[in-house]
Amino acid sequence: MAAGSAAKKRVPEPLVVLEEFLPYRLNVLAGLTSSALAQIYAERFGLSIPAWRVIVTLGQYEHRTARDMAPDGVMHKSTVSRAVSALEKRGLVVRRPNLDDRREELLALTPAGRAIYEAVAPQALAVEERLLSVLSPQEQRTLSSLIDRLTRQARQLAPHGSEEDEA
Amino acid sequence: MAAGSAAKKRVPEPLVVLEEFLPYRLNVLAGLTSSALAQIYAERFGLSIPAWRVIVTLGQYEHRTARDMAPDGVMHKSTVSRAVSALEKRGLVVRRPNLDDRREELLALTPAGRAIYEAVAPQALAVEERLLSVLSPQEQRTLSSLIDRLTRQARQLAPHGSEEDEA
DNA sequence: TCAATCTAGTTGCTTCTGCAACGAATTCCG
DNA sequence: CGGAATTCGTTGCAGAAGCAACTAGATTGA
Repeated sequence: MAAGSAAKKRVPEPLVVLEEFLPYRLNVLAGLTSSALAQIYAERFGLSIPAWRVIVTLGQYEHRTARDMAPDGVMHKSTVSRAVSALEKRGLVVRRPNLDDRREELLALTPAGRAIYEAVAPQALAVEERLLSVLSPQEQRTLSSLIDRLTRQARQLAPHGSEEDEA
Repeated sequence: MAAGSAAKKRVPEPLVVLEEFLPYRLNVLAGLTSSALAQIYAERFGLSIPAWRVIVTLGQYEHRTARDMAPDGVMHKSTVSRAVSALEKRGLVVRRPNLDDRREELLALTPAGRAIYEAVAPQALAVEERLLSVLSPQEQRTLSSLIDRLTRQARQLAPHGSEEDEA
């Protein structure tokens, strides 16, 4: 056999072909895009992915509680908690206790935090755009719709926080 | 409920809307499907995701080296190494030194490993099928093609193993 | 031939993640 | 009112992941 290819013999009828298995392919794609972005967050701004998500959420919503960022099943609440602590320590985020409900805290960007947001956001969008540049606008809309529908379905299959679906 | 919505005021013109940001949405979707699957791997068979990938790869290719599983930029080689060690300890995988190149080792499933493979694979496929059941066959093909193209593009944007781009 | 370079795989270290237990505040309901 | 149950957020702990340094083997080329 050709050198090095000795191990490539394919089994007669594999049950699963990994390269065609949707969850695997989604993970690969998500991982690649994440690491392309993380490079920007991390190298140039010292932000982890959770920190970026907190920043961009606050850039979008003025203020929100930590809980608002978790329950999508996306980030664990402890992850949010630590990201917020780190951002507060760096002076990028402030917490203000909510006097109406003193369990929760309202979060907001400081001017320094907003400055970083305004520096990172365009670069993140640029990466997204380069990624999407291989698709036509029509295909982008299609993709968006497919992702939405799959996400809804996946949410039903995953067991996470959906303990109380209404029927 | 309306209670607790005090913090939802939207900023006039957010630069990035997280819920529309493709990398974010891909991560959410991939995370949800992963955790739906991980539940099967872990609870019923004690397999981590890397372990599952090793198993399914060996179910597909008879034998391969550890290196064959890493360089896609998917799993780090240390991750593969540890997954293989664990599987070997459990008697699911055997290593045999390659006499032609004694740096590498040929991996293969043991009968016990194959039994697990044959038990897990159909369940994994069933999850995939339930996930895809919200799409028509035509849409599934479209999705597949879009993922492929995005993945190729993402590979170019991400810096991972491409240390030797030709200029 | 032999030194420099490269590749396969392992392992120590550090960081991150998720879980589970917890404290504090609130809500529900008898 | 007052005790159970619930919710927000934090933190200790344990397992997992990535990086980098390393060993061992192979390859290249002078």
